[in-house]
Amino acid sequence: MAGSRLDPIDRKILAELQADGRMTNVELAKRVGISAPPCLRRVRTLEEAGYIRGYHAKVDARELGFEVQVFAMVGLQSQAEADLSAFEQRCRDWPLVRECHMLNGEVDFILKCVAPDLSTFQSFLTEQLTAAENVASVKTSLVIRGAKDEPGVPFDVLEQRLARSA
Amino acid sequence: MAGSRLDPIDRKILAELQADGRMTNVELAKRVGISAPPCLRRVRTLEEAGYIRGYHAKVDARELGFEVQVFAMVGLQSQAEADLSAFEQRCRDWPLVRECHMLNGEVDFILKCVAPDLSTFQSFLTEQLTAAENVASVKTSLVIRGAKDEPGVPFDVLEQRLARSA
DNA sequence: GCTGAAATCGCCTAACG
DNA sequence: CGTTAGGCGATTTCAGC
Repeated sequence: MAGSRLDPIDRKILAELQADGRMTNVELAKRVGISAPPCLRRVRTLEEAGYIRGYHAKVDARELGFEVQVFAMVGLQSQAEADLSAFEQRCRDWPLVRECHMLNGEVDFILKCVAPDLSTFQSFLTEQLTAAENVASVKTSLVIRGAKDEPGVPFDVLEQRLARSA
Repeated sequence: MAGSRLDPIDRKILAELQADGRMTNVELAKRVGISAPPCLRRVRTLEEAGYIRGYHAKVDARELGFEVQVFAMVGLQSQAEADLSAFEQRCRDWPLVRECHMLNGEVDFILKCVAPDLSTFQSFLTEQLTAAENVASVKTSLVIRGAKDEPGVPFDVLEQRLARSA
């Protein structure tokens, strides 16, 4: 299984940095039970190996003036690989689209979008997304309220799993 | 509008920390064009005002052994506020559920879930989610591949908007 | 009120055992 | 992986705009 190339200290490092990405290295070292220099070496290794894809401040979208969050389900006319890739590239170019995932089932993609207000989103929806080449159908759902928004993965589930298979 | 209580330097700070949450304060100060002490004070103020909700390392779920990502659309039997809140609380308690958003339209909630493998997710789906009180329907879609996953908000959209209204 | 400058303190990060 | 040590950043203090 992937993840077993990491020892318990590496996993603890990842869990701690997922919970607080701005923690100092000495604090991190203290928490994982080693001294600072090897801790920093591990962090660099984890970054270079791709386990850590970056560090980001989580900003409050609503407080910043992005009042609208929308999930959009998109169906395409052609599911040929070239057409799928072309649509994905468009999503990467649209700043209002924050996430784009290809799905199984009847709908082809789910998009998470954010916008300052409804009219901005509706302009994007009608003039860009629905109007884009190869787009067959778009169904949107407004987020009424957010109940949970945890970044990353549940490390405790991983630990339980590793303990069971040991 | 919210966001206009922030001056251009504050917005630049937020944008920079969203892009790189581990940037040192002196580097941040250099980028936004002020010296380090006032820059640090602004960051603390933004944190306390709730504009910054935290800092998180973005870990690679698949490389860590979480091979399965699923979006689940959940319909409830009762949409009374007490029942909505009860379901939201359940979602907060389930570690496999990373996000839970209440939606308008026919479906009540969308959940983003992550799991080490399909059987773990299916156990959760049948034994926990579908079996939970007040849950009327659950439709799940597996993520085949991810095309875009940008955290946060598009600051350039915000700046364009502010420039237009000035 | 704000910023910037200086000084102290603590952390980062090499090199070596 | 730990220890040491030198340089740099973080953070407080204080003065100036």
